[in-house]
Amino acid sequence: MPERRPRKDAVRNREAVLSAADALFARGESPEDVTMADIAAAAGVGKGTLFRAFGDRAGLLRALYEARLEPIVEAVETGPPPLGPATPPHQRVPALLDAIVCFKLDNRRLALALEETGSGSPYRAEHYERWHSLLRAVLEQIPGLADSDFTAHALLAATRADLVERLVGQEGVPRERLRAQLAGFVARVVDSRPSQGPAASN
Amino acid sequence: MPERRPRKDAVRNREAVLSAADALFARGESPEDVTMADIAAAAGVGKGTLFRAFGDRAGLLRALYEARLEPIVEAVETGPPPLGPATPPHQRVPALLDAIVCFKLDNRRLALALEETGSGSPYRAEHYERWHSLLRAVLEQIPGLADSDFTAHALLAATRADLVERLVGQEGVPRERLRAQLAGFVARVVDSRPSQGPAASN
DNA sequence: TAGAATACGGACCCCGGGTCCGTTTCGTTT
DNA sequence: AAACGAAACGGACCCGGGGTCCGTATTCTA
Repeated sequence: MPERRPRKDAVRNREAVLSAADALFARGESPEDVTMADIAAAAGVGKGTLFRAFGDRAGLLRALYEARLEPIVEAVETGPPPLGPATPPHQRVPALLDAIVCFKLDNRRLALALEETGSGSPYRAEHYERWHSLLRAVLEQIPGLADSDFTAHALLAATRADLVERLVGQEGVPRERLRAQLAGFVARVVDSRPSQGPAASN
Repeated sequence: MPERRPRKDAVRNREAVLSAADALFARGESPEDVTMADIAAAAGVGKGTLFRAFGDRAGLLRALYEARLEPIVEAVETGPPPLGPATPPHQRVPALLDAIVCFKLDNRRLALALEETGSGSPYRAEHYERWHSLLRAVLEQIPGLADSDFTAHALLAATRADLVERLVGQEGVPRERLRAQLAGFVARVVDSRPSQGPAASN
């Protein structure tokens, strides 16, 4: 019985921190000047508590992110089409990317904060692996599509938080337009036939 | 004449700092633990000097980056095909992206450091604007390609430093293979014909 | 209800970016 | 060549934020 369930105040505080952080990130401003101390204060909790519960800044961000992501993950893994596993590949790929970009639109600050924090890139985050391997697997089932591994990376790169932030936050591209553009891009990648054009030979 | 040319020791030191930083970043290790103090020490210079010359960390990185980038910029702006302005669009696009990815391959650490430092994303860096607007302009000349603005962003996203770093540094993808994969991806985007698939209507 | 186990919290440490200013070097002027 | 003002030097210093430590408070167990 090495499993000892946590104390009640521990879970209460954990909850408090999570929602406080959530609120702070949502409240405009760039994520890098939401400090750990701020979060602790907003949650009515000491810094020690905060770090014990989440390890470090990245850990907290990750926890927040995963929590928000959960419904989508579920929809993808066990839900109905067009996100669920029963969807035919050439339809599921755009659906997946649309879901991802919508998620980033709804959680801009948070996603941004996560991609900025610790190790900078999202490529260390565990959830990236999941998206990538899933997308890769689905792409693989589309005939005539080589390099599904790289293609998955490249498509995911088009949904990166800072790009979304730039387009929506700074250039003022409306949400639906961004979705449409991404959809168009994905379609060009996925639906393209070899074409007779001068194919790259090396 | 408000233009007063700088003193001799100033330029000498600037040079020293630049090459010291260059060396330090080249010397393996992740860029975030090359500190400003390290660079100053390696250049045999005080921190004050370093900050006076470049403003801040981002400024130094940018200066290094621009210096390295210069030959490529020139090749693009005034050089012969396939990079120069005389190249037909559907050939120039892959050439541009190949040049960019090669550059990032040759300057992995530096590019990484730049994209990580200050404001995180490359989207604040001035050179990104240049690449993007150029690529956008070239894409615009390709018939049947809508959303050239977004497409330019998405293609550039596929060459981002941290992605390159991951593929080459961690997954061990060889240089030529990465180039080929990128070329393939670009070709799918650029050479694709509308296809009969369900086009996005909004 | 006593005692051990666990969590709390904020003072504290560390480290890195950035600043300040007394000192030094440069270049110009007579 | 000497001297003087301007510009640059450099390292001690400041500041802010992430992360730690440990005496104290709370919760669980017997």
